[in-house]
This record gives sequence, structure tokens and C-alpha cells, in this order.
Amino acid sequence: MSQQSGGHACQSCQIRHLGVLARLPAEHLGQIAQTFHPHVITFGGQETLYYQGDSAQYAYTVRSGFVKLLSMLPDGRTHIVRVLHAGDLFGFEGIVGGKYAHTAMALAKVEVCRFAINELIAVKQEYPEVDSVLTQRWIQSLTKAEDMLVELGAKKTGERLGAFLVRWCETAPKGIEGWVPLPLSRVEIGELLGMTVETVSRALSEWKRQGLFQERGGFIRLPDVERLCANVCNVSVSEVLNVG
Amino acid sequence: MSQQSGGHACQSCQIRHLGVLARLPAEHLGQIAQTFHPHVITFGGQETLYYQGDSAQYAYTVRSGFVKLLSMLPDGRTHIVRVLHAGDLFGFEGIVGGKYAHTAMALAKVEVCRFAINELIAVKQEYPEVDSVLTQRWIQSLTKAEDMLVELGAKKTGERLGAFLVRWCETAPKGIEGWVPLPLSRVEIGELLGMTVETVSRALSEWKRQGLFQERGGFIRLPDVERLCANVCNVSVSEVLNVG
DNA sequence: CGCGGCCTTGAGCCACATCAAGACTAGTGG
DNA sequence: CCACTAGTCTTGATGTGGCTCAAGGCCGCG
Repeated sequence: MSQQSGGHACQSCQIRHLGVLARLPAEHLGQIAQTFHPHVITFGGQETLYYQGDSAQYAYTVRSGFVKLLSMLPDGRTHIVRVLHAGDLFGFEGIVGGKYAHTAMALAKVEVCRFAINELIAVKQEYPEVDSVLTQRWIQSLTKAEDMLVELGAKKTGERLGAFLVRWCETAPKGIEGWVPLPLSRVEIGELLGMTVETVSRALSEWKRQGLFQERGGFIRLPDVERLCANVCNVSVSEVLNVG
Repeated sequence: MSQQSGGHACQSCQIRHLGVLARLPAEHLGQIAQTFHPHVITFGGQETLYYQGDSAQYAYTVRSGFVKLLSMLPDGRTHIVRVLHAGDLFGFEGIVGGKYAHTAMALAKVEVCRFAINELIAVKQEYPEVDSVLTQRWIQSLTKAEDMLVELGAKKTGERLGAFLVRWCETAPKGIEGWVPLPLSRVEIGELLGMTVETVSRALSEWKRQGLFQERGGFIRLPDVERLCANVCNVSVSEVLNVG
């Protein structure tokens, strides 16, 4: 089950540079401690942080691990809307309408920082540095969501999967020799990219055979990104990374 | 061609209640006139306001008519990312990265209000009322984009088209007896929903035959929304309107 | 009247979903 | 240590929704 530590001091937070307080000068961290009361919580894989429609009091930042935000249709079909990395803010949409727009689940063991939405609002109003980070975040989230719209709306399965892998490897924390963690099952990749498990599996197997894709215990590697893009997406790497 | 009027006074703006200055008390409108210099510009149908990748100086608000934001893949495939109504803000993503993320085109004759991005930033920093409207707008845009992700990722063509029509008719300015303007061609509907013209046309024709959909000179009507949802989406109206 | 856009309709095909077995892996308990 | 089980992944066989290609119809306009 989830575990909650006591109140947490932002001063000693190792990932502060990734979070929404990144630009706040260190000398203000003491002051905000009076209004801002974050808690660090740990969740195990597949545990649910909150459900779509729940009344939203808290927003979160990922400290380590990965979280998926997903939306379910009445008949049970599931779509993963976003996958969150260290430093990402989520659950903040509760500020409008008071409800969470998605269900949030830990992909594996994850550590998050939880705080009251209205406390963050207060900090945002007080400190322009926080405000500007938040503004940037929202615009980036919006742009990313809209890029994904293009992926889903205009590309076919192979192109989507290829582009996803390339982007993931660019974005995710790099391990040794290009091995990056991929904490998503085939089913989840399918739910993210709007395709079935079987289609995901077939494409990945094929690329393995062609030496374009390698996998070992939850880590993956793309030995020849250039060729993957050329073969599969029929575009250059830069085009995959730029827009859709 | 586009036509630009001179400087415009926010005090006399008929749609101020829809725009980002909606909550700003009238007595401040005079003050901001010193830093905030909006211009009203008119564009004809299919005219381009700006191109994806252009350096972004200005953001816009729709005053009347409709604007589409679209993204193009290198090979020419086009996806419509958003359709904007009166009051909608766009082009503001230029604040991050300095470039427009999409191409903006007028769907028919459209009147927009254009202003420098940094002027809006200044107003936002000065007036909390403007700041809070902007915050709400971004979160709503994000939520809407993510809802659309679910549409494209998890639903099939008929469901997408049905949900789109129902939502459009709920959202758009209502005309007489439920007739609503729909300024999109079949091609454009396809580009928005990730399907071909032919598929759009076939579905609409079929629904016309069944009496679920009517059309007259750019206006449409859904005589029996309840049945459309039940037949096509296999869900209730509320479910179509809520999330996915 | 003829021309160029849109829209519609049909016929055929293909990418991808669906259905159905196995294969592999990891955890569990005797 | 080895069955037993359950979950995930792979692979094949089959079906079909929607794309593609191709014609023709219906405007509005010069």
C-alpha cells in the first residue's frame, strides 16, 4: 500500500530543480513553508493515486518513477492520456471544476510529492517565479497533447510506435550505453497509442529481428535511430522529434 | 485580403465578456490602454493568420467567425488540432520557444483581436483577474485536448463523428430552432477527426436518411440527439458530453 | 453553358482488429 | 527443487472497418 512520510522540507528536496519551485530563490523556501505543506508519498506498481471524477483537493509532482493518467469510456475501453516523469505536475486540473479529469496510477514503484491545490495557488500568486514556471508547464503540456493528437489522427500504427520510441528514448533519463527504462507493458503502449497489444508486439518483434530495437529486463535501446525513422516513419529524426 | 482597423478600445468591445479581460473591472480598462494595444483584423475564408514555425510576436482572440489551428506532417497530411469560437485565445504558445506551434486559418470570414504577447503578459502580471482567467483557459484547453486524445485513440469513426456533432451543437452559438452553423467542409471534419472525406460523407448521408441529421446551407440540426447517441455511440448523451 | 469545387456513392483491397493457441516468465506453495 | 498457476508476450489465422481509387452528381460562378 501507499506510504506517507511526514511533512517535507522543500529546502532539502533533491529534485527541486525539476519541480514547480525550481526558479524560486532558495531564501524564499523558508517563507513558503508556512503556507505550503507538501507530503512525500510512495505508491507501488498499479496502485491508484486517485480516480477520474474524484473531488480534487491535491495536486502532485513526480519525484521518482512513472505515473500514468488514464481515461476510461463507459464500456471499459481505456486510453492512457499522459505518462509522467520526475518533475511533472499533475492533478492540478482540479482547480477548474473541482474534479480530477483522469485516473492516476503508478506504473511501478513511484514517489510523489502531494500538496493542496489552494496552497499552490497561494504560492503562485505570491511568487512570480512560480507563476511563470506554471505558465510554461501548461503551455508545454498543451503543446504535447496537441502533438499527440496529430500522431493519433494522422499517422498509422507503425509510425506512431516508432515516433513514440524515439521520443521516449530522447526524453527519458538515459542509462548506460543508451539503455533506457520503459516501464510500460505492451498493453499499456497500445492504450497510449490507440492500437492493440498484438499490433504493438508484432511491430516490436519485427524491429528486433531487423536489429532496430533491443530489450532487456524493462530497459530498451534503439541501436539505429536514423534507420528506424527512415524505415518506419519515412522521415528524418528531427522531424519525428519536432512536431508530430 | 486581411484588413486591419486602427487601435481598438477594450471599453467598447462587444465581446469583452468572452475574452481574457472578462473579469477585469471596467474602471481598470482605461489604465491598461497604456500598455495594451490590441488591433482588430478581419480575414476572409481560408486566409492564413500565421504559419506553424513562424516567429510569434502576437496572440489573438476570436471576435466573430471561426478559426482552425492545423498541423501538417512533412508529407502533407494535415490534422486540425482545434477549432476556435468567439472569445477563444490562440497563438499564445509563442511565449514558450517563440514560435507558433500551428498554422492558423480562417474558416470563413472572421474577425480577430490581435495583441503583442508580451503586452498580455504584462497585463496578466499586473491584474490577478486576468491571470486567473488565463489559468482557467489553459487548463480547459488542456482538458479538451486530452478528451480529444481519448476520442481519437479509443473510439471508432462513427462514434467520433457522432460525439463531435453532439458536442458542436451543444457548444456553438445556437440559431433558430436548433439550427447551428457548421463552417467545416467534409474534408475538414475528416482532418479534425482522423478519418477520410468518404467516411464522413457516408455516415452523414446515412444519418440523414435515418432522420438523425439535417443540413441546410451551412447550418445543421440534430432532431433526435438521444437516439443518435444511443444508435451510434451506444451511450447516453451525458456520457458523450462529459468525458470521452 | 461550361468549369471547378464539393459532395456522394460504389467496388475492391489492405491495415489492423479480432480470435485463438502456444511460449515464456515469475511468483507460490508443497 | 520442482510442479502449478497466472500474467505477459508472441505468433498465426481469419475477418472487417475504413481507406483507396474511380465516377458521377450537384451546386455556384464566370
